Amino acid sequence: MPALRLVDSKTSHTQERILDVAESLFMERGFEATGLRQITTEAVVNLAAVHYHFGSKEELFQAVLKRRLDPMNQQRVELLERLETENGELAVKCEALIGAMFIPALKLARDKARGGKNFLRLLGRAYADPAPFIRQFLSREYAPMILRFKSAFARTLPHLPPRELSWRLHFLMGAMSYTLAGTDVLKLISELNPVDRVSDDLLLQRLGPFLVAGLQAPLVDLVDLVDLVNLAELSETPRPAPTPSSRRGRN
Amino acid sequence: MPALRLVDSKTSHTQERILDVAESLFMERGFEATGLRQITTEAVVNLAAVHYHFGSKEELFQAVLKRRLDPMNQQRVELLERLETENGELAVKCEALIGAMFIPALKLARDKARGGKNFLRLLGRAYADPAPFIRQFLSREYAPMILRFKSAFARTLPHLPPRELSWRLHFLMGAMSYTLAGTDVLKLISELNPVDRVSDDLLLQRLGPFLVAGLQAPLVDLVDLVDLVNLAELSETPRPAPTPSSRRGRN
DNA sequence: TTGCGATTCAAACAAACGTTTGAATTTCGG
DNA sequence: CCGAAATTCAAACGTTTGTTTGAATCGCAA
Repeated sequence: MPALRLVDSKTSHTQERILDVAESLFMERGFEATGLRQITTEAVVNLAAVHYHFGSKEELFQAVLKRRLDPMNQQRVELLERLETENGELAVKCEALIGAMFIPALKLARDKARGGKNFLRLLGRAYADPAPFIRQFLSREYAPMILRFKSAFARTLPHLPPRELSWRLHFLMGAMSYTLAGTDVLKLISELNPVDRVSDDLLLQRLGPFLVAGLQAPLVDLVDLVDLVNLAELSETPRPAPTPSSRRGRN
Repeated sequence: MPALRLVDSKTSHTQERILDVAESLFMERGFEATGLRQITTEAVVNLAAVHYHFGSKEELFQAVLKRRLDPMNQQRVELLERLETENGELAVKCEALIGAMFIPALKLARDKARGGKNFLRLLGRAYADPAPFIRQFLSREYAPMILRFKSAFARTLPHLPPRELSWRLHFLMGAMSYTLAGTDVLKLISELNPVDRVSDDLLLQRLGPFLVAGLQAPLVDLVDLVDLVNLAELSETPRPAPTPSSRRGRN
């Protein structure tokens, strides 16, 4: 039967099915723990299709990330540029810069149709992954956008030394990633009085002030903490007996 | 030759060798990517020893984490209790509370003899891991200490609603974990002007003010951001042609 | 020294892994 | 409608995975 032209779509429908299922499974189980056979089976696609379309498992993983990351970071710098042209000579305020970074990620998280909130969790996992090919990929993917924002922050926080600004942006990325990734450390903090599934805009209204205040924090202080370090130095508890025995034996 | 009594130590030296090597390899490659054979070979130990002493690969992983986490969290609450008795009726200040959480982790990171800085990176990776056995383990391991600190923070920040406090502690944990884990997002932020390998105490002096300011941030504001959201809503770029073809073909 | 539990050992288990191959099939311009 | 390119397919490749087994060896009390 040679008939059956124009089934339903034009380009290789297979690629998208693979990407969708791969994204979903990578989210749930992680990169190493997800087998190609699980992906191809669930996508109703031949096993070899992955290597045909993407080349390898690693390249598939990169394609999965790239599909969502590229538009997100592109939106971020678009927002930033719009803010800058609107403000003319004036430096864009901290709150707005944070919003420009946060909102595109939020929109991605909101898109329940594809990936939804869990994609950012996959991203958070990728951040902490030691695999060189992941680190290099993320570095390549994020560098332009981050450098762009860094100079914008430097303009609106001129009193901060560049190195201090680097650190604070690091802290900012940490808090933001953790929030977006939604690793259930949150559930850990308030396991008994569980946090309501807050709306995304409300989430930004909580995170925003926290980050703005952190970025604008005074420079020095914290000298009292040296005492605390020494305090901790002295504690050095006399080993509460870690019970090296009492382990499983089979007989 | 039955001789050779008292080789060097008493209890099963094997367990420790396994734990040490496992920790090192789990740090470098992650849980899934590390094989038991790599561990046992590098530790000069029989393959079956892992199952004999620990039961399974998963239980070994938990033992690796537990060995460092238990003392760290114990130190944290010890410091907290010392601070509280010192202050009597007075609530312990934010800076001191943050220090009490940060310093034991710092001391762990400083211990280059065993694990060193990279252990916290393994921990950060575990935070983002979706594997149920890891999530349950971390929850079990952290819950008491976190609840303890939460009530301490609530005492020194009485104006914060409990729910708001939960969120801010979440942000705090995010920034702190990211910093301690040292995932090279840091290198990402300042790839050209690389951050000097800062001393640990100096690191705390940078993170501390950031977090204190964040925790004490005013409550509302950020209403201007609603405009930004709408701004982003309108952008919705008309697809810059993702070039679905131009992919590898073998012939 | 005898004997018994704790530990170590070499070997094998089935299952799953990522990747490759070469032939069948579909697609579509000329 | 033909033929070349693009795509799909079933099958097998050689490794590696975590785990199990049963015998050999060790450490030490009786």
